Amino acid sequence: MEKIIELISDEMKNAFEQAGYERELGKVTLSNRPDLCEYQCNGAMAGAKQYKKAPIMIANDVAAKLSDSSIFAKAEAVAPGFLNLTLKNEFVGAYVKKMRAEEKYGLEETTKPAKIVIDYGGPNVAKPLHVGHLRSAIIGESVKRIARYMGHNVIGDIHLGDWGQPMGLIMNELKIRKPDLVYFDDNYTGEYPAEPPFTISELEDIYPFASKRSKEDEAYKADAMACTYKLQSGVKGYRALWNHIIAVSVTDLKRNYERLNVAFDLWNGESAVHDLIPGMVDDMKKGGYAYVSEGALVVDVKEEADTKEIPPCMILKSDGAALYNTTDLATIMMRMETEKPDRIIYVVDKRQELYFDQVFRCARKTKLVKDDTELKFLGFGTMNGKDGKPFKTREGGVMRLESLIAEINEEMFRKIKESRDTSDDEAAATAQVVGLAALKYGDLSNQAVKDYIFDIDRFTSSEGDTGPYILYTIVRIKSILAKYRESGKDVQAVFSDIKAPVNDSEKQLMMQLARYNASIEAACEEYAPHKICAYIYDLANAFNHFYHETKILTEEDASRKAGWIALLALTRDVLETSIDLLGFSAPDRM
RNA sequence: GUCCUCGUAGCUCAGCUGGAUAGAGCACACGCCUCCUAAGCGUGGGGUCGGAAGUUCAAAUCUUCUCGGGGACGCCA
Repeated sequence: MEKIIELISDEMKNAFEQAGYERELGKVTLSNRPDLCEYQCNGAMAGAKQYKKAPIMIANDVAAKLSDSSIFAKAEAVAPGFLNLTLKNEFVGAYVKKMRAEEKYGLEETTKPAKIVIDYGGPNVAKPLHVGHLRSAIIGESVKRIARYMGHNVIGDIHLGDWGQPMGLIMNELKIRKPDLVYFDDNYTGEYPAEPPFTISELEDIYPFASKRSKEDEAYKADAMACTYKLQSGVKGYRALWNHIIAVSVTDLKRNYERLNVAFDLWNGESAVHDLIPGMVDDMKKGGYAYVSEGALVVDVKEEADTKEIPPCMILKSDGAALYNTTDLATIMMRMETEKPDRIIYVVDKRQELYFDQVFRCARKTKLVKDDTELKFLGFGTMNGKDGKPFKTREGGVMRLESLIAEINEEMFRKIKESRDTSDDEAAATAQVVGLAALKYGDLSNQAVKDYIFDIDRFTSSEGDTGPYILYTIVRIKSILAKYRESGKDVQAVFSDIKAPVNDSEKQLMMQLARYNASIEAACEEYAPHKICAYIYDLANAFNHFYHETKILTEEDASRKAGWIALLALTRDVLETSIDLLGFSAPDRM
């Protein structure tokens, strides 16, 4: 359905037109002086010059046309030329009642559905997830859900790091630790075992060990590189072993991402495009795009309009080896063939902006993508500790994601036990749900591009702009609805009983609900989950204010009570749908 | 050196397609549970929006310069 701001603007534009002024001057915005009015229009001042008239005269002319408006209870012209607007209660009530009847509470899906691939997550196999992987997962997941909700066809691709030097390091070290494995026997011709010859914890132990040693030991490093080569050139045993590494690692990654309520549609890795690289490189040479510079194969990506130096995009290193640019470009090529996306969004650290700019330009220049394929870089800032520096453990190391989550859950558990008498089991289960909300809301409520400070005390607090506060509000509503049901009434029966508001806090709540479709749409267009956070925070505030002023269950007027129950149910639905778009959920009790 | 980005209350952040007294939260000081979860609600103090100039009837918002933090700048990603 049409956004409430548009209905209001249309009414105002009509008035401008009727009064003999340009229609577009009637644009209405949310009031920045809530003490004076609910919405405002500044068009009279913008039009003063054009019509050579004092703004207040224009405003008066327009206000006169609105005296019998079905939308405005009050439309007054105020010096120097503001039009201050107050909505009719009936109008607000009717709008919200209509929202209730719609599947997506008044949100209209996009009229131009696009096929979108979102590249996020980006973990490496055989390495545990750490806090550096957190933002990509959280933001990417939310952006994916929002776009999908808006009606786009969205594919989430994890883009696994599963192919380069790390694989050789692991295999080489494995060869040293378990030399008798059949995978290393070049003369072995039988079937390889189905069971992997290692566990995930062994794997996670091997990589850092091998990585460290390779930096100190040249011969060791050479052996590892030989292993990488054997893998990449398709030696059977190495391929089989590699499959085990991937399988064990992916199982573990899936478990960890699941805990974060993050899910990918595609688990492709760099390995998936390995075979495409030679052909792609050939095409770039044949097309006259790629040439040798300083020993390396590069494609120029400078453009006329550039104000800065853009170095060429490197396709092959001077030793002939592929690098990340190569796999990223080949991945674009593969996606264009298989998914045929209209848009590819990369949710990665903002420091990679220049790098991706080069890759995008190169992809465009070499015709890997169509002219109208949109390549979007969605960069995010660093998660910092309280000292403003990149987040570290107390010992100064990189914190594992599991540890971070455990720490939050512990804190949540403590808070639950403090405030309520519940069993340890229930408290632990609730702590997980609320903890995830604390973590994700803490991240998403900031603009993605900015660095932010991770503060466990602040994020887990139920005071202020936090996940737990939002969840607490939902739980309160659920509790009232549950009690209503217990009294033998049916919430569903009063589903659409919403009426015009009878007091100010109810009206405020309704007007906030009415902004739902505009908020979600803006969040989608701008890839800005933080706008949803801001919206639901305002909504939760509006509800809690209403809650304190209104005794709902003890209301004697049955019709009025039914209207409130319907309003509460709508508020709950809007809040729960919104947090689902952010990637977390609410418990029934907390 | 070049380019990008950020600088708003003691702290953490909104607002930035220009509009009336710059908003939240935390912290601080008060007040509110015979009543639907007080993990809540309300009241109060606190800011020359880093600085300067310009455009405009109107600038936190646009332009230029400047200071400060962070970042990027061909064989890492």
